[in-house]
Amino acid sequence: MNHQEAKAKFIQTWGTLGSSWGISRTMAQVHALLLISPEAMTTEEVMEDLKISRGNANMNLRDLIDWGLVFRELRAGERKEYFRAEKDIWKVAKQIIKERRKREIEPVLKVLEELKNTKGDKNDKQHKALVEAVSNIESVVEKADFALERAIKLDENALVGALFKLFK
Amino acid sequence: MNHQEAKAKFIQTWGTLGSSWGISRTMAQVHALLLISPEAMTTEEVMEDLKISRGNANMNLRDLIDWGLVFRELRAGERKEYFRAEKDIWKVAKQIIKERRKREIEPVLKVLEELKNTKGDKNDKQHKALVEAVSNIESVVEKADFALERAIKLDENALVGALFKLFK
DNA sequence: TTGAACTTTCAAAATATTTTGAAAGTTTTT
DNA sequence: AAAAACTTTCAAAATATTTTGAAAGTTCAA
Repeated sequence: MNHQEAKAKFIQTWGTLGSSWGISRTMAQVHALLLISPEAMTTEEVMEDLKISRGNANMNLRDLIDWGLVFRELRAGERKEYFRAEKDIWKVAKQIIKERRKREIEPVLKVLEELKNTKGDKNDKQHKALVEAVSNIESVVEKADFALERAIKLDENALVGALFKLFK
Repeated sequence: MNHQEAKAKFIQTWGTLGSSWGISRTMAQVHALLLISPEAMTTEEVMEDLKISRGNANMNLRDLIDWGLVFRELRAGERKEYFRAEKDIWKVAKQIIKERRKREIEPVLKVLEELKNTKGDKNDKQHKALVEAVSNIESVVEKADFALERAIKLDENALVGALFKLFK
């Protein structure tokens, strides 16, 4: 497998993964392309490389910026914009989780809170089951938040430890 | 908000959440319906409740069984099947993660492993960047696996602790 | 062996999502 | 002020996904 093939495979694999997780295939592909690009790329280059239209390239780059995964770069004396992806995958993962929590989980939590407070007959099995499910979901979200916090702290501590070693 | 409204809202919220995470809206809705149903339900009841066709109900129930989230229940003297969802949301979450890892992450890891081993010019910036990205992704997956393990152990310890208290 | 009571399948139809490309918008240079 | 060099928008077209429903399949009782 030469570089071109490997690159194509990486991009298409990332696209499939994104698409199975509810992210537009093309957005994931643009992200993949930028992740493995040593230099910032222009809209033109992204279009060319992925064979997509200008509108499509533009929208997806914009979305990636909104997701905090890609940054706009301007160069002195040039009018066109360059795009560079955050390369630290751990940062990328944290950012994706943060955004998805904000966009997709938090609105659900708001609804769940409302549902928990609906006045229902305490003898109504159906309603008891619903309130029970809602509370359980909330507690699992808390567990997940906690686990994520722990993972982040663990990582930070590992970093501090590594730095400390360097100077001891 | 009465029970019917709360139920409808729960189902539609769960459907939207599923759909934004790459799970078919209807499968998520069927799951939601069963999650809050104190009794096991028949295909007929699911069709009725969600206003979906027999084919659709059948396929989604089947998929939920494949995902390990719903169980088939047979009753003596009855020919039709009943479906009951796993109600322990923490178990549900673990099961979903396990399945998604198997179905969607593992195939990607296999590809990444291939990509890492492609012989590329070590002086080729492009190829170096690709291999770098691939290695980084692999290491983040490892971190995530580890974090999940830790979260599961933490939960198990909490359980043991609670039991212990009961008997001390 | 037939028929009743179910479940499963899948091609066609319906629906939802994504993509295109050209027009409109913006900013800078001449 | 006009033109050049870009970016953005969005309605229509293309594509992908989901849903339907009727036919086929299965299982069991009579």
